[in-house]
Amino acid sequence: MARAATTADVFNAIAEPQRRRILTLLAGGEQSVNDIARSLRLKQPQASKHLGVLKAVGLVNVRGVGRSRLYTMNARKLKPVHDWVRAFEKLWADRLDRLDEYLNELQSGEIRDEPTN
Amino acid sequence: MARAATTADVFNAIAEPQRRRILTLLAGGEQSVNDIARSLRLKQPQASKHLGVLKAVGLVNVRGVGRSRLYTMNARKLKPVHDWVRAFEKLWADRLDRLDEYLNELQSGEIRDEPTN
DNA sequence: AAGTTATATCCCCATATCGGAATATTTCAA
DNA sequence: TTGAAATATTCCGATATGGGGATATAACTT
Repeated sequence: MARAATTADVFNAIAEPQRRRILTLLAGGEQSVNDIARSLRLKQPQASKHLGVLKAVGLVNVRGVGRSRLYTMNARKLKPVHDWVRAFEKLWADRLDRLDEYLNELQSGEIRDEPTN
Repeated sequence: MARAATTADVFNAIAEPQRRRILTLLAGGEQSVNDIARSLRLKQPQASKHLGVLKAVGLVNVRGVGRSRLYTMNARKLKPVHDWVRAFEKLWADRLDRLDEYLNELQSGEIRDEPTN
């Protein structure tokens, strides 16, 4: 088997940085393909393709108006991701775990000045 | 350019279902490769490979004990994902948006009995 | 030293990617 | 009808994937 298609699920769809940028932009409201492409400095075909992937997994909805296609975000589809990640939140929330992680990183010698993220 | 490497960042690393299963398992505590492989019914090499990816993005830490290698989760690395997704939470949290989404789906004719997720 | 257990690594391969570039399609305008 | 504007689609190519299978490496045991 090869890597799962980007359209396989939301997790794969949002693995792409450009697509995350598109979603962030759309969170601000409906946008046409050209608007998106210009805002994010993407070429029109790439914008269309990324939107196609997002549409395939249901993260966006389209509405045709004249010759424009207006895309809207369907944020709800991110809920599974939110739920999955949130389950781990407690593991980094308290101080004991931060100390623990700090020690781990110290030990693996990967302490630089990078954000802990 | 091709698709970004799975080791490019956490978003790509967790796009793989098996790797998410591994993380979920590790959230319960330290586990050896064999334990993980057996628990998740993976073959040892695949388990090692997936752990390699998770290690590469810092989602897990390793500790060698005898001939075993014990993996621990480093949940903190999920924070960027959590933060990114959480920013959209308000978009699906209130009822108005649910109604809006419902209408959108109705209009695109994709209403079946699938979970809204 | 020889055998065994626990992991990691290597090779193979079918598959999908993402960007670029060109072109097709749809819709409005003159 | 002809042209232009807005999108979508197609073909290309380099690249990494993930599972299978075999094997290498490391560490403990007797």
